[in-house]
Amino acid sequence: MGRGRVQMKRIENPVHRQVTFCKRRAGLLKKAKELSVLCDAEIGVVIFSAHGKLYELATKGTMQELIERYGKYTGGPPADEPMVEPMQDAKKEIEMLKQEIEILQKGLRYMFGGGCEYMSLNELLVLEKHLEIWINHIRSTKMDIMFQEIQMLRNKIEENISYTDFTTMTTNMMHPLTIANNIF
Amino acid sequence: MGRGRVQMKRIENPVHRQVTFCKRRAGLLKKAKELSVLCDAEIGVVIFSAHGKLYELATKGTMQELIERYGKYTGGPPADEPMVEPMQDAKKEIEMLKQEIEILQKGLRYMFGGGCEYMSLNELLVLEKHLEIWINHIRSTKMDIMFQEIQMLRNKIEENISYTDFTTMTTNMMHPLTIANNIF
DNA sequence: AACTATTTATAAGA
DNA sequence: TTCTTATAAATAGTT
Repeated sequence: MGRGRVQMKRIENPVHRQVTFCKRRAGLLKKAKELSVLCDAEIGVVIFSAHGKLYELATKGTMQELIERYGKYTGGPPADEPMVEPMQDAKKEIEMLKQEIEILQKGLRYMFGGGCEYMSLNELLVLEKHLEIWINHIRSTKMDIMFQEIQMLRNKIEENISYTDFTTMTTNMMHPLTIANNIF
Repeated sequence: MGRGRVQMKRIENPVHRQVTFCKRRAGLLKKAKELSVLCDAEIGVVIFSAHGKLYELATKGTMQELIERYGKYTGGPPADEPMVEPMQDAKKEIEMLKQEIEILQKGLRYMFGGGCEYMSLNELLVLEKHLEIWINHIRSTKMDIMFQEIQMLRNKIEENISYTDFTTMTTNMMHPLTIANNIF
């Protein structure tokens, strides 16, 4: 459209190129507006010139809204590099947790059903770990209770000492934890 | 450009509108490509039809890259928004799963009469015994599985032995349980 | 989808 | 840049 055919390749003459850029840019944006109005479409156009200057058009709402709509349409997570890694990590963690739940559920059935359900070696190992942690928790609770018991008994004895003259008692006292360690 | 002027307003006839949309959409995208090639510009076009269908063009790299460049140019970091939401979703799911695990663990504990925080020393001792029995049960099941595995492997080897003349093999064989006991 | 009469866009020149 | 104008392209209406 003009006085001569145009080769579909980069225009080498910079002046010529700049003029054509101005003209055709205006034409493109006009066409985009027209299409939007005539056919009730939402259109966004982004143009970066060779020198990096931005020209844009959004026919309905803002460009940001259009970009969000685009993101949703293309399937939510646009392949953003900063997102991919923590996202994959999170997905992995979710998988792990789901697997753990599976195992725990199996473990419950295993106990209720008297161990007749099949569990794989790996699942048994995970269940065993859970139980070991639990046992350790129980043992530490046991320890706390005994420690308190011992302290209480000592307090009672001290009350009695105030009546009797039994001063050597304190030197023979063991730390409660030492006593507990000797028991377990 | 056609046999009659066109009013710059929405075309009411749906068939007419659809045809025009197709033609002008193709034209717009062609113009965008041409401008990009002739003037060395990076151009993105996004078209949502009235019915919500997406048509797009990115003349260099991907639309995502263009959107990121746009985001940088306009100053704001829009790269955050598409990341934050699915990330928070994932974190929520992780929280949910962890809670579910908590519940399952509690469920396991209730089998033995409640959590150990409010249990007496005696009750804790009983619980510990139960758990030890359970762990032993699991370990023995683990053992069985490994025993079977070992037997299966031996059978495979024996099949091979029927071809070779390797009679001393059986005398050196350990009982699988012995092997297992050496492992654990 | 293909055809054409027109309109529109724009290349080159001023 | 902007205006002009010859001409190439796009496309509205038709088949």
